Amino acid sequence: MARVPARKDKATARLRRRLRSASSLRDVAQMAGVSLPTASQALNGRARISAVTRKRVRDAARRLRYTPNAAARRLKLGRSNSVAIVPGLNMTGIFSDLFYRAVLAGVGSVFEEVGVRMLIAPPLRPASSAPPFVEMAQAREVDGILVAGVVEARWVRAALGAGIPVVILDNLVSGVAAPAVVNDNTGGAYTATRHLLDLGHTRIGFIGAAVDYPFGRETHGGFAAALRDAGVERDPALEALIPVDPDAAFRRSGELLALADRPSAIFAVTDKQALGVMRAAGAAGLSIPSDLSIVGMDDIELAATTDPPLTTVRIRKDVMGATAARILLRLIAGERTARPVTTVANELIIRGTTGGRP
Amino acid sequence: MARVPARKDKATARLRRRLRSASSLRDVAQMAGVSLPTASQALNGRARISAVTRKRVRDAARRLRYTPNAAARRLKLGRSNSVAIVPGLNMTGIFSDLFYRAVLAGVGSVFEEVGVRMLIAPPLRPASSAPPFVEMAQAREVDGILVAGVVEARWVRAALGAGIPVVILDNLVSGVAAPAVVNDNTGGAYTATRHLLDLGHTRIGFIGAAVDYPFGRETHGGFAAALRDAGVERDPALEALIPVDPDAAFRRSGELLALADRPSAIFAVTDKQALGVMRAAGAAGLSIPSDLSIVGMDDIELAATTDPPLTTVRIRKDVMGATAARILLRLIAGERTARPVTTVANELIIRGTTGGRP
DNA sequence: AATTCCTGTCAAATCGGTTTGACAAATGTA
DNA sequence: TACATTTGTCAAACCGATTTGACAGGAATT
Repeated sequence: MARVPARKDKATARLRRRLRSASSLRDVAQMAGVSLPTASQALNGRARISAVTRKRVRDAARRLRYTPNAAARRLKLGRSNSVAIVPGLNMTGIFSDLFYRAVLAGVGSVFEEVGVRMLIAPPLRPASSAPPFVEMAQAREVDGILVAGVVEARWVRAALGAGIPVVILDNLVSGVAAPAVVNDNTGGAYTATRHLLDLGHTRIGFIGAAVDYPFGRETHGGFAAALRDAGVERDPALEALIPVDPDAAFRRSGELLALADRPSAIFAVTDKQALGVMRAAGAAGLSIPSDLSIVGMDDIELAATTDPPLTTVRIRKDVMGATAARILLRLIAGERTARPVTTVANELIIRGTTGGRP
Repeated sequence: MARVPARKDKATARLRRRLRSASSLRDVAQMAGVSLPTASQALNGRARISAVTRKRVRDAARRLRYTPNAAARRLKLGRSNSVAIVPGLNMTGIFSDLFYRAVLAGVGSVFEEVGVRMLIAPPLRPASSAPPFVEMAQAREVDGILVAGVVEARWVRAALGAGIPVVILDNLVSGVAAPAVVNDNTGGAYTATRHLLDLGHTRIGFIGAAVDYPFGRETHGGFAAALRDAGVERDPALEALIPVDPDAAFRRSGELLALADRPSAIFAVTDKQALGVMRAAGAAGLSIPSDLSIVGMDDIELAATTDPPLTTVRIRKDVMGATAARILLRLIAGERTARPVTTVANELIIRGTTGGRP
């Protein structure tokens, strides 16, 4: 008697579930006339199940449109089969463009291939309390975390402390055991500058970024190294370290072009800045590339359709993203041999804005 | 005796977990000296728990850095507290720009506020087998699904059949019980055209999209309606229905501008096309807006920084996204009163490319 | 015929929580 | 003092899977 209400509850629960039309493994087992574990093993192929039973179970599963409940499987298996993608502190508002492409192209393709889900974590904000991705780690909501951009070391440590691996994309965080994947900014700037030098330019303007953070420092370093290696002396008057936006680049490069001994070529460390430089050249009545050569860096979509199309150093965001994703997968699988920093090389895309010295 | 091995297993399992440094509710209860359900209720506040016990449990939880296991909670509660974001068939490769902004700004802000996770589903591809989001629905991996763009009705039906609500963003799918949120393309085109008419233009060129899909039809309809309402006769020679890309717009608008009685204004249904029109104007030696007024539609980031800055009809993608997210949340909460289609109004942004008739 | 070895299936335990209902202790009422 | 109420805690059931180990029954071996 005591079991009757329980039975009844169970029955009504089942009915309710059927109405919501989600079939559980129990339903499959029942339809196939076997027990629940047998059904499980028949579908997963872990034990000695006879061919006829297996077929019966598979047919029942198909007929009921059975799909294993994700939460139940995760709980039992201890893995969530998903990773968090975290936009770093430097990501403007929502995801910045670089990140967007890297993540959704490169990262996405790798994770999709192996069936790992990607959770978009809320973008980081400077805050004293732990960002959501730390909680995700502690709740074992994800198996791994991919942070793109700037992130505080203590939060990375908190996530690692929960036993969840972290990979950092497009940034370096010192003092944490999280591998990083970065662009070779130094090499890219070197390549761009070298290209201009090879064309015969010696007065080369530099539209760079503030050197108080890595990107600015590295690109400036690459630029300087290329000049040094070529035996060309640097002229501080031709170097502008300014905010990364087209308007600032427009104004500042306009000043460079107004100099008595103006540069015959300009390297801008971002394509956005290069667009500003192109506008400044137009405003100064200079034609590209015959009067002024311009090289950008990034290879944004627009670069191919400017007039003339922009010569630039392509940052291979998809490769960066895919590399980071693969490293994270290896860490999740238990490997502990990841290199601390992986640098992705750039690619010079020669289009129409560069030519021989006038 | 029979229980001894079980006890031992339990103990080693606990030890292993502690080594991986994830503490469960059982650990918290033990440290607080209460039973497991008491600990649960103390933390969730569902039952009459004395203040001292509650404090003891809370302290223990804090000391152990306890975070409830996400999978366990989901399994028990039957909700995953997460939604899938699905890039539709028309999303180019990865997410197209419109979608990207709408989703990550508007959609994201709403879901973040209520603590709902966003899963990025793999982009849809034409295929005979069910796309991943259907499986997610059947596995109850998500509580709701937000599809952005084109999607086959049968897959939407499959997801709905699993009892998971679906909202469609930026597209209309007939014959399914999924609410849609779309831009008011007709009204936007009307507004843009009306703006030009108000400035005194009567020969207005139309750079539109193919009318065999909704966006093209609707924008053309809005354009035509504005002319009709103003009593201006349409001239088929001034209307170009072409692919949505800057180069096609450049070429085609160049032809319009070469006509003997060329238009004094052009409405391009996308900003990308408007950029092409601006280039064509420059190539034809026409100055903007004195010789030619131009209106675009979308308000892409670049629109504010062209020379002169582009007058355009802003598609409020963030509002679209937020609206879709809120509708989905209501459906998840069990409400069944959603309007089939929600249209989001546009906003005319008057910048520098429009002026009175020359 | 007795013994050993497979084979195929299933009962029970487990993952980590939440929730219901029972029960004991403390308090209030008659 | 006897009884009704309230209060605080916990045992047990449950969510939906996976996995271990036990147990029949049939085949192979001695």
